Amino acid sequence: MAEATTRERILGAADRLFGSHGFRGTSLRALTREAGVNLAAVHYHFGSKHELLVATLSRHIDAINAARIAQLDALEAAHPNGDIPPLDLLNALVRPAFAFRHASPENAEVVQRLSALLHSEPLEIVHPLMEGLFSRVMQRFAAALERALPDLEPEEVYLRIQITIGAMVSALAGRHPPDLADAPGLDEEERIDHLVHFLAAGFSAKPLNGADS
Amino acid sequence: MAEATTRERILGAADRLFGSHGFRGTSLRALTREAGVNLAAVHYHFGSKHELLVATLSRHIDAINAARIAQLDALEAAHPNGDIPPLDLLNALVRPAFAFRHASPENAEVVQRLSALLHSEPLEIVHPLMEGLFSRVMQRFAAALERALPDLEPEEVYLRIQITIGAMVSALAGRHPPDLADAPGLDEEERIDHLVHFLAAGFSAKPLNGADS
DNA sequence: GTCTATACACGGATAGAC
DNA sequence: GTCTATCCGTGTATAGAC
Repeated sequence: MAEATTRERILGAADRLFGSHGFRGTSLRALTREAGVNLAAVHYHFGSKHELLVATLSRHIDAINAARIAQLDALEAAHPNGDIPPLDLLNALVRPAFAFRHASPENAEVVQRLSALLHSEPLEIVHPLMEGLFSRVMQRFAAALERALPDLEPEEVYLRIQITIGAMVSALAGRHPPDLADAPGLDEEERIDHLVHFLAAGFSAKPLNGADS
Repeated sequence: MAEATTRERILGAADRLFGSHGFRGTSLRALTREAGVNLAAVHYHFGSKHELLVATLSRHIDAINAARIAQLDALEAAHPNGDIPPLDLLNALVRPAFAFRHASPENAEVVQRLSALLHSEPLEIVHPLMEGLFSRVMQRFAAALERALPDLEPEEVYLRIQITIGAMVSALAGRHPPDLADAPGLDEEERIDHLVHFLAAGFSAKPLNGADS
């Protein structure tokens, strides 16, 4: 386990420490000590602490997105005429993120901190970054959802996808509002079922048209 | 405008600089220079940079929550028997946040950075903080929604509120996913209408019951 | 009670030797 | 590619003036 390229050792330590102590709570000195490499190696291989985090997140997010695309491909193959049930599309979009989190518990927190870091940076920096990570996946799903819901204007489909993403990240991040009562009640699996159920109902709502042509 | 107590000058500068440059991007030295006060004044009045942000956010969030409570009071007064339409409850919950943002454009970004900062801190710190800021409001709305949707288990109501909050913050923060196409299309007002419409449909979905007693 | 000046320890970053 | 030494900005703490 001690044998690995310097770059990989850094990425491994980043997974562990960013996940457990957060981004701000992890100093490069502690990280490089954990990795058994020199302090300056981070800057040589990644350029900055920030870009190291981006690289860390990209690894995981790319894996999640690959699973999404795979499921979408399977759905489109199973429905050659294009009428994929919206519920199936939502499952393909939402569940890979939770599956990943469940598969690799220590890396789960890394993903959780994504939105935090991104939102704490200026929008001019964040936006192109998200673009690079997500745009291809989202455009695939947008196209599929437009076909599945032909009554909706494209703008409305886009907006509903944004709402879906927001609800999903907040569910991924854990409880957003304070614990309403103790209410454990639902385990993770049930929570996902309910989430997708809720989103499917919202997505299937009839169009809300003002004065449109 | 230059006349104000030191504490107020600091809070004003915090609104401007946290809003425009973010939390991490604002040093206490820049902030105190903008405010025209001494560096140590922040520590004296607030204890730390972190607590200064908490104070800044609390000011705004408390105002938003007061508006929510006022609207909920009005709804409950208008429906003494307790059957408030869920759509009305969602409007009372969601719209004050956007109204505030629209009223005070430069402070809008301050609120946007809330979740960012909170999520970048350890959960043990974040959780009690959110508890103090939101729990009273959320419990009021949870109770009202439980009465309005008696078919749902309380746990399911709680979960749907969490989903709602997540969708709302992401909508408040701007586009979460990359700009799907250029798609301006919808202005802010329409986006809010669509958001509430979507959430109302999700909230009114029939219960999703597994094997329950 | 308030505010100022100053000191400290730590962070990320960089230059340059090897 | 790797490492050492160093720089400068940062949040924080404190001693003491008003």
